[in-house]
Amino acid sequence: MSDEDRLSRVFAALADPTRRDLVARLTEGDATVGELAAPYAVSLQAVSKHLKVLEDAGLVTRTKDAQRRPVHLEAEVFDLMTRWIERYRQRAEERYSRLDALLDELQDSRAEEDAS
Amino acid sequence: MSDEDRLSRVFAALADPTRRDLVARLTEGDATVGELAAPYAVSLQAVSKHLKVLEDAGLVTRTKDAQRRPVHLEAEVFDLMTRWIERYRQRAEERYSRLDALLDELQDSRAEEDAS
DNA sequence: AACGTCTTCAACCCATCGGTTGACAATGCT
DNA sequence: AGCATTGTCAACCGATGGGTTGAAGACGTT
Repeated sequence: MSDEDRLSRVFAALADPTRRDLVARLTEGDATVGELAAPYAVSLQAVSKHLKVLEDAGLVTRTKDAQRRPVHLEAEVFDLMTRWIERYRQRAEERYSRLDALLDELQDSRAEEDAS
Repeated sequence: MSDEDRLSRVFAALADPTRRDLVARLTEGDATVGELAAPYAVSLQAVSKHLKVLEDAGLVTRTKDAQRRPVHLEAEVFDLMTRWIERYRQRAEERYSRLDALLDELQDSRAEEDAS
């Protein structure tokens, strides 16, 4: 799967508040589907689906422990997002500083004109 | 609008490859709808819709210049995402380091047993 | 006033999403 | 073997999302 593809899935996965909440809770430690589902009003199946989305995005892995399926957060995927965000944030900020520099120059040359 | 809400919109906005591409291009500088739409196979109206989604997410602002609507990237919203990501990445990493420490301890105590 | 340019609005289509319920698969416990 | 526990699969439903086309709005130009 391409990075583009992965990025789409990761962003889409985190667009849902319930899934963001699941990720948040998983930073506290691994948990089973039942444990994760308990706090929510929705059915267990719905949570199971959410977990599948997170898994397909690579944010989470599910192992086997008898009937249980402990869910584990894969923090590395965050890096992909961070890299994307930082790349464009940087570009944008560079552009602004160039703009600032330009405005400064403009102001300087005007000050010179005023002085002359 | 709550941060939760804003986060959902931002993540959802960036889940689409076309919209990510638009953001990327806007780091090069402001552009009109027509300019932004030109490279894509889709209709201008479709791009206009994408821009509305980006605007509602706060990633972009649109000003007025006669018939044109120059689009401008608002880099600050990236911070909201970065904060969210970093918060949970940190938590996850802290947990891993605690786990590592625990495993180290375990290994040490075993080594002691082996030695005795 | 009439026309061309740039953009949005509105209605529609189809695919996807988040949710439901019901059935079933897999495993532990007696 | 039989039952309870844990979780997934499948089919369905209403809402949303990305796309289309056609019309209209908002300007500058002549």
